[in-house]
Amino acid sequence: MTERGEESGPTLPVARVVVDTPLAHLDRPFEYTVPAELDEAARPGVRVRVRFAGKTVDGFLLERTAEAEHRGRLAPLLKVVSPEPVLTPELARLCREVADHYAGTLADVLRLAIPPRHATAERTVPPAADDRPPGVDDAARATPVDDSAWRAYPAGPAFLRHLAAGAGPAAAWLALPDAGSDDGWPLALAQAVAATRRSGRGAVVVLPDHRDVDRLGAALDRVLGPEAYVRLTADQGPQRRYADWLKVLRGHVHVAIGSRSAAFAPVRHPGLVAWWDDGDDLHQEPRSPYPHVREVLRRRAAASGAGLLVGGFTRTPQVQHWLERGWVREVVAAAPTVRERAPRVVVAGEGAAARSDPAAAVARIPTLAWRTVKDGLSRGPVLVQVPRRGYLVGLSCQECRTPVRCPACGGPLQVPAPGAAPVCAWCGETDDGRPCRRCGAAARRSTVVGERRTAEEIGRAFQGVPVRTSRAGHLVARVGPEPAVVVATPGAEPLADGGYAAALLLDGWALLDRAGLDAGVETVRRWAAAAALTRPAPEGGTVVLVGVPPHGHLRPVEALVRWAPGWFAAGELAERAELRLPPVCRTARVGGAPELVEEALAELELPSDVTVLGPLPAGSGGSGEEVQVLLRATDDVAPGLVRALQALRAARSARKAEGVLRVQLDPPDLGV
DNA sequence: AACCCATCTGCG
DNA sequence: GCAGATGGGTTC
Repeated sequence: MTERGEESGPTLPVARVVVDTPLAHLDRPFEYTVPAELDEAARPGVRVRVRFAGKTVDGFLLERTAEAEHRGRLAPLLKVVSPEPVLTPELARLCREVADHYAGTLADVLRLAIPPRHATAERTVPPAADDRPPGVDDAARATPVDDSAWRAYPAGPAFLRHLAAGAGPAAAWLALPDAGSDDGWPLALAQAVAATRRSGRGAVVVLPDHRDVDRLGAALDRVLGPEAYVRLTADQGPQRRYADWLKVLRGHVHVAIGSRSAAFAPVRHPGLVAWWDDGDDLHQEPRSPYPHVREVLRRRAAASGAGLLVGGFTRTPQVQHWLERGWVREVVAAAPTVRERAPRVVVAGEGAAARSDPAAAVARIPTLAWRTVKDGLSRGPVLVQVPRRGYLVGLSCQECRTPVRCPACGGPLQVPAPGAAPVCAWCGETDDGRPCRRCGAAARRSTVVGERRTAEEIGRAFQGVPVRTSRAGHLVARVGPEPAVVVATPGAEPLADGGYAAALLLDGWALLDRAGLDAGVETVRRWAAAAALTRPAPEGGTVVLVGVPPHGHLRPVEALVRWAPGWFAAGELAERAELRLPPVCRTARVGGAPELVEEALAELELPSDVTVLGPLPAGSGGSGEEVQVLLRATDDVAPGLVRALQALRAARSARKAEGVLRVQLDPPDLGV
């Protein structure tokens, strides 16, 4: 019993609640009365149970108000599930923005942002700490920020100083190859976090997979200690996961690292939001409304004044776009430093012999590669990167490997079935056979190249040397410094103590000829990831690129040979701007059964400048019958496109439309 | 599932 | 002319 007559502020009798419903047209707060016995517990942010449309459902209490806007009877809150205010105002705002960016609903985004409740976890974590507003104290000011991992970048130390001083600098960072060393990029990120902590603010760092989370964790253990951060990854159990999340919410821990859902971690007063390897598709959430870490964190930085740091060995066109708009500053090493740290990259088959006999460069592993492996094995482990097979067959120039683009819409051309004529993956236009836009050659090629056998051959050729293989699902995390042949698929490369003495990147065109807009970007990203595990050139580190066109100036190849990821990103962006492709414009994919897509297209009230491509049979994933349409909008009309899609979803849900219509904004791999 | 409102209907 | 039925939309 609470004491009557105790003075209390004016009580706010109305609760505004986000109801957990999948119905898009009900994506707005609903008002409930607060029964006297719940008055104390019914604080903004708590989970509640309410009666909604005849059912008892979960919801989050957004705020308390004095008066209802709803003209009509209000139902009472049934229950406050837990007094924990999990939906902070910042989180509510962030999730609303993310939902609106992707034409999704708030409830959908909240499901991604807030982990399921675990009652035991709530009891084990100490009660909320007092809120301490950030500020630089004198002790922090007196000791210099440790920026040892940033001195190789002219703009690096200043970036850390700004973080430590409480400012919000934004940087696109091209990390130097580090041979997999613990003093490489993980240490740099950890030092950026530590600098941010100097300002009394917190940090969020998102990494694509849990191997990378482990590496940053190890660096943070050294720099800040294991108590100073939590890791939020999907592989923890529900209790551990919720407990760690609560430690952040309750203000006991100010640094959260983890995979994509950690982007929403409720760190108080964030001073830095950072993520590693923007191009990794794991940063894209596979559940509706398919938000990307990049967009979540960018909004977080903008709303909180936090610094922003996106790092990687390569740079995506999206980040390049930010750079060219002046949203982020470049943090890169000077050319001499790059030459010192990067491995030597050579293209096998570029010699005169290969030129006179192109098949020699293709059919077998060239002599240069054999020599490199042999020499490498005398000094340490050698990495052999082998692309997986099974990519869609793409179409590119026979001479220079430039992907052929659709004359009508700029989409990628592909061969849909063995022996079929090439068509555009977006608009269905057939190939008009025009000469290559780069080198003018008329001939095209389309290939799927066999792979694995080559790797086995190498193993057999060096009798007595151990061969290890690593691939997704069968991962080897680390190998020792002793000679070994390490065969790995892209993304599954083990770290080698001291770095690989050499790396062989096989069957380049299996990556390059992949259909889809991102084939070139993805190729450079995967090559660079393997090359970055290799020792620097001055220590003999050599990377051999095998199975790329024997001549010509293919941009991805040049990017790797020159170790010029910034140059590559700029070129890629310029080309996309010319062809009106993302990220210079926004795209949306609407997919589903043919009649559904047809109906949606008729119903959509699109701004006048939106280009409609399709409908076409949907390439992958869907069950045979599905089609998709691509909508393309320039930046100025993109908000109209998103609103139209949101309205479409609302209308469909209001009339209880049958069937599943998949709406996805900024789909990651157009054309597949 | 329950409610609200608009419109229809059957009988005076 | 109007009580009660019917139906479609909303959901606090």
